[in-house]
Amino acid sequence: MTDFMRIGELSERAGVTPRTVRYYESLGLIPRGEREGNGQHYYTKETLKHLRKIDQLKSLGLSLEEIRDVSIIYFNDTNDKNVIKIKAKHKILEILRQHLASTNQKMDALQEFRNDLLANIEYFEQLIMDHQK
Amino acid sequence: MTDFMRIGELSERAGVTPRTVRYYESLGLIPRGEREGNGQHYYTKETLKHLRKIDQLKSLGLSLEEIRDVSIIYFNDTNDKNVIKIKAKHKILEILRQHLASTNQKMDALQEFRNDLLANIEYFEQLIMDHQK
DNA sequence: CGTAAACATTACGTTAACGTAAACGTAAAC
DNA sequence: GTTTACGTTTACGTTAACGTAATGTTTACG
Repeated sequence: MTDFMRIGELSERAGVTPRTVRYYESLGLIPRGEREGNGQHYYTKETLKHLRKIDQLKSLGLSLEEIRDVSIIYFNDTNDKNVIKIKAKHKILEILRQHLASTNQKMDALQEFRNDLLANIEYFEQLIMDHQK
Repeated sequence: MTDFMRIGELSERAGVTPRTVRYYESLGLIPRGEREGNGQHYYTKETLKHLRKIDQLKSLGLSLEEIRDVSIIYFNDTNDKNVIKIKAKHKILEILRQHLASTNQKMDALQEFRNDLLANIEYFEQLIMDHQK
């Protein structure tokens, strides 16, 4: 198991371009791949997971900035969390709660949208059936 | 009940700017407000509903183009639908099914995200409690 | 009836999230 | 051991979804 990969493999397996990987690095969304003396950067499967999670959250309509808000959930381990100061913890909690609220709203809206889709799919299926006989 | 309003009232009640209304008109996302001889446009409550629905779908991560895809659900009445040709009906059905599939995926992802949020909110609440005693 | 507030139209500006090209070093394959 | 593919850095380009400013017209108000 070759646990290290270069940016080409990483980006391909994540379904993004190298440019996107570098862009996310520049935003601090993912850790910078370590270099080995030469100029090249090497990444692990962890980074791959991060990229996939980012893609998922993006599909939910979160901006990269919002993803950075909640990235503490996915991209910091427990050790790091203990280092966070008490004031920051309150701030984080507040942000998480805000995201929870908007997530709840989105779930409701999505449910409604899904019902609308289902109803209309049925409706158009019927229209086509009627046309065929 | 003054059923007609101008762009100022419409946009304010929809929580958008006049610019946004005109932009959506230019994309064919909402019907152009009718004019009364003079230059001004008048809108109905229907258009207000459309704007609110668009806003909701946008919050779900749909682009304006995707919203136009599914706008037949909200913005065409049954009469109009009967005018659509059979070939177009198949096309619409295909698009609706694609949106259903991605909506299902989003629901799952959203559910997962919500759980992550909840777990972390609990976790940070605990951290703060520990700190207080 | 004059004047301020609202509307219309046109056009250039802005931001997020990358794309793309250039110019150069590195690695892989033959 | 040299082509050929891959990586790095820098910088300008692009698209969606509007913002904003300018200029002229229309409406509302005292």
